[in-house]
Amino acid sequence: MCSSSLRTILSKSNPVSLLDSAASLAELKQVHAQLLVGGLLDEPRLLGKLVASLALSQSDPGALAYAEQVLSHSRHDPTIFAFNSLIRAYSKSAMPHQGFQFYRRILRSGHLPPDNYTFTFLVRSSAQIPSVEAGAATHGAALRWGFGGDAHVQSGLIHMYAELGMPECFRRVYEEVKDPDLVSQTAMVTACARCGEIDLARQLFDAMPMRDSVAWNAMIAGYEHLGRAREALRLFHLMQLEGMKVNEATMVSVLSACAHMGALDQGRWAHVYIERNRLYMTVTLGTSLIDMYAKCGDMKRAMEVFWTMRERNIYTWSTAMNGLTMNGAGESCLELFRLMQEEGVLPNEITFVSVLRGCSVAGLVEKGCEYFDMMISIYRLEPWLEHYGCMVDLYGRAGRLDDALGFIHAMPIEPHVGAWGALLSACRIYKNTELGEYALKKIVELESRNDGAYVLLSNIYADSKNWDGANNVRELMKAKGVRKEPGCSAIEVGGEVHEFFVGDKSHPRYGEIEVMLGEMARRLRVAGYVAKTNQVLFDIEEEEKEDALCWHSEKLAIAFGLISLQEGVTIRIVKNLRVCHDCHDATKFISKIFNREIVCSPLPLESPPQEEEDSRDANSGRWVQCQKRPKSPSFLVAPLENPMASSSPPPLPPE
DNA sequence: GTAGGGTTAG
Repeated sequence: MCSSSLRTILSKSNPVSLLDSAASLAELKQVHAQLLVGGLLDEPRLLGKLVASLALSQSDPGALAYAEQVLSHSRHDPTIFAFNSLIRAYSKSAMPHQGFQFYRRILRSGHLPPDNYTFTFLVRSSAQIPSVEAGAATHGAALRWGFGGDAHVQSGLIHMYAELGMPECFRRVYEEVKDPDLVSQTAMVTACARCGEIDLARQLFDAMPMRDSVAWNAMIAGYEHLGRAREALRLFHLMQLEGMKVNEATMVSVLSACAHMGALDQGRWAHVYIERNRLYMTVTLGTSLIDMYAKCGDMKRAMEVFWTMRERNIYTWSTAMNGLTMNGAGESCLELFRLMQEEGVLPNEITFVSVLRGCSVAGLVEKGCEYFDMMISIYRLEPWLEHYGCMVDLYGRAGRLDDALGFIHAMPIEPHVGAWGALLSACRIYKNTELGEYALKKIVELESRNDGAYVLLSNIYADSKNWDGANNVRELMKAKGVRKEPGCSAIEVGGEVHEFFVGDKSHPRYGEIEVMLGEMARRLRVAGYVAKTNQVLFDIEEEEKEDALCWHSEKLAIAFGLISLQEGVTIRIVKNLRVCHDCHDATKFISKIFNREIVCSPLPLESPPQEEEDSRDANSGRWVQCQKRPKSPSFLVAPLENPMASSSPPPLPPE
């Protein structure tokens, strides 16, 4: 067939629609070949369209590189549209900086001025990197080329400066916006929230003459990111009252808020809401669901969601793996990692944090070492401080304190508080006072006001009944003005989260709670439970110690759960500090005695671990301390004994 | 023919 007749056929079949309908890289390559043979690539518009179709094709990661080749080999100068398409594609990719080489080529061409689109995409790239140098250069160039007043460029700049943590800069940009509209106002709400100015963000939000779903989502997410989960949920409620359309992004923030509060009922409600409103179950939304269930201690449901998802990305796998380790199921986490590898999903640094923690939780030291090596040599990932902390924890928990210390000394980077904290934590478990003192010294050098570290060391002294040592630590804390974070347990009842602090009598139903506490103590005694009082920090009478243990925040929350939740409903507690040994054991007993499933929900295992060491009475000066973390994998304190326990209560509306 | 604001894991 001569090329002229092919050209006729191609022109008749409309090359643009051919490009639009090509779904895969292979099909795009075919169209490319046809255009080439037909001589149609001499047409700048068609060349641009081909480059754009390839660059923005999501089907194949190689398509973008192919787009670049097409552009490089073209006999004619590409249009600005073609260049913009490449910059745009890179701005959305994992290599946003690559877009700048095309900007340089645009300038080198000498006759092709960049336009408003060019700068919009470059601004997005700078925000993605994120780089102050690139950002400032892009902003400067946009001003020089006369696009500083472009609305798209400006809102992009607001977003970019927020990413770079430069509030003065985004404020200045916003001041220069001629007529702030919905988009630039929303960008400001997000920017303020991101830089911690949440109240200012709310003022801006309240003052907006018009608000769409994106604006609402921005405000809700702003609260959520700053840990103000209750306000996020309150705003979500308001959003519904205003008849605003809720979408996937809204629900992702809502689920995140439920996860942070450990509010399983509200999380379940959100799940039902998603299904009833037929919101599209995107990978992101599914992943948020898994995270919510995992952080609320319902790992079974989390895995149900995981297995029913049609698509899973690295976030999905890492979230599930993290949930399993958080819930004490280290071996399951490693099993999931194996499946992930089988499916050809490439792990990243965050995945390996879960893998190493999984090994730590499961006590698999050698395996952990293998994974650490694998991460570097096979996956070519540079270990982060977190990974080193995990390794110290891995050795430490297994009682290999010398190896843990050796590992710290061999670290190629300066050991951080996390690494020393993991060592200190291990010293606590294995009662090594000397090494514990050394670890604390190192921690204090790095961070003089680390309350968790002081508490750990005083607990180590207490283990050996060294009251002088414990006292000294306490005096030292006083002298340095270091205050221990108080233990706080939360329980959700009737869609509302109730918080209890140590020795907290402020709850409206405290009278009933106190009665139940007495009942719990009585039945525990009858059942033969002996409180772990040998570890109590100060030398007080046995009976008093036992009494003091009753006041731990988790016990208060359990008592409240027992009086306020229907029989058969699981009692779920979320705690800020690690559950103490006595409470862990007592909870097992209580679960049996009261025939209740009790789940004490984990917080992510942190390095250094924050350990409970409660004050019975803030003024009495008598401390009751608690012991090492529960042995894995028993974070699910009680087994499912009650068949009613798995039937979920009807979903409740938030608030 | 392209564009600006909101969403996931440690």
